Amino acid sequence: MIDIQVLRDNPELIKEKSAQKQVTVDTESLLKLDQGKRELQQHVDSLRERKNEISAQMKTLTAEGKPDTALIDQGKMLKVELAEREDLLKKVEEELSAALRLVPNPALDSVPLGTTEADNVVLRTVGEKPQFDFDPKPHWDIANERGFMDKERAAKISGSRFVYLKGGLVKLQFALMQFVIDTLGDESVLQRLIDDNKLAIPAKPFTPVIPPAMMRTEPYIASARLNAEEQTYKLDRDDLWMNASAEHTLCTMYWNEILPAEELPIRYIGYSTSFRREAGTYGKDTEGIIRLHQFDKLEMEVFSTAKTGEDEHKLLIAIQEYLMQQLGLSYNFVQKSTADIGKPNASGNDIDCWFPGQDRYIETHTADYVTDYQARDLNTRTKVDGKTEFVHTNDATAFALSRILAAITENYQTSDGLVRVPEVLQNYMGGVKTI
RNA sequence: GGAGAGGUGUCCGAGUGGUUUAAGGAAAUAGUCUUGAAAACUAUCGAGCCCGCAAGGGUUCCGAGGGUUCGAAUCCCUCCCUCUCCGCCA
Repeated sequence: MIDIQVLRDNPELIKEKSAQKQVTVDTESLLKLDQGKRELQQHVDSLRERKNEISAQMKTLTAEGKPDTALIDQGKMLKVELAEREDLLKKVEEELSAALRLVPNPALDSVPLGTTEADNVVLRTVGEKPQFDFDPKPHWDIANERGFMDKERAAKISGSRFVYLKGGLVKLQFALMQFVIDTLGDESVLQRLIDDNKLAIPAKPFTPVIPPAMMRTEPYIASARLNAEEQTYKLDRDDLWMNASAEHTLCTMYWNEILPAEELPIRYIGYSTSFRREAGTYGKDTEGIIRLHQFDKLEMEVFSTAKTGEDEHKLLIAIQEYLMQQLGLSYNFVQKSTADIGKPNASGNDIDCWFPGQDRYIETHTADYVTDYQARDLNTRTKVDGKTEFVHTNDATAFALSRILAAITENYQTSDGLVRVPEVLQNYMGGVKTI
């Protein structure tokens, strides 16, 4: 949620910044709603003040043994009026916060303007595309031949976009997970990345977390990540949603809490199975394991002060690129435009990995800098020099495991239909060099 | 799922209808004392919202939401969570 104070001080800015994201914000009616709410609140406060006065008088009179029936009648009338005004205030408050939630987080000035995904900017291309002396296959051909995936039976049991993942790819996934957890727990690696990027933040390691995979409606809405119509599964009997990313149950972790400043930054590497309905994507990426209803993901989440939020964002990006380079995968590093960063994010980057078997780049990573937009609604705060302020949140993919498995399969395939294991993962695979 | 006990501020904890303006203690911060520290003493010490240039004032919050009452942390209802026992279960 945006800061209402910014809207009051500079409605034109909000209007303009929202337009950059193709969102039309009626600031006039928002401000009118806000004004009405404040007047109503003053009225309610003064009625409550009167209520407290009557109550205090009544107490004295009762103690003296001479209750005043006129005063009681006054209290009764006041009660009716107060109830009416309080109901109205509640309605107006709900209306205002619902309207405020529709206002997107203003993009940082460094974010390029755009109207479609096509306006994203490739900032750099890193790594060499592998060369083959044969026609590289898409990962599903290799995986099917090697018995690494079974989508037919998964469709029979669970429907489309599910998979039984088997054998070598499963072992590779566990190796990837170990590799990531070890890397993000290694302060010397973090320190090097911090120095290389000239960041003013500590090399505090990431704590691995397995968060809940379901969450209640209230925190999910506050997280600004609930995509109820298209993406998120709901368990109606229990008021629970299946999380669509570990990030969703991680960013909500300190809902309604004040974090001691000395505990910041808090860095987590979360592992969770992620569930997505993928409504509206019928016919897209139907083959292989690029787009599934269920996939496992390692996601980084950082809580920091406002001061270091942007540096944390840069660190997460540096980690993403380091991980990709360690795997020897070629990628485009993309600065997303205002059209594509998403409503809650102030800035965002993607990594699009090269998939030689499909002769195209596919998005495998995202890094989002959310500033205080999530924290305001989640009410996650910290104290800086005695002042309470909202924390800044950052989230970024470490590895979306199924997509990286697919990428490794395509990039590391051999002419005899095997898949070589990237060097950094071999130790986690008991020294095995191919699967 | 059944039976019972609970949920109060950073923490512990008192409070069963009206000076609760949430006691008391601990922790924390500052000061006094001290060569320094500890101890002791003194002071400060929750979070919102609204009005105000400010000083300050008003108001809300005792798990959440309703209700009763002139007045609710306190009484009633629903829900959530925690603990104990039973049942089921990886």
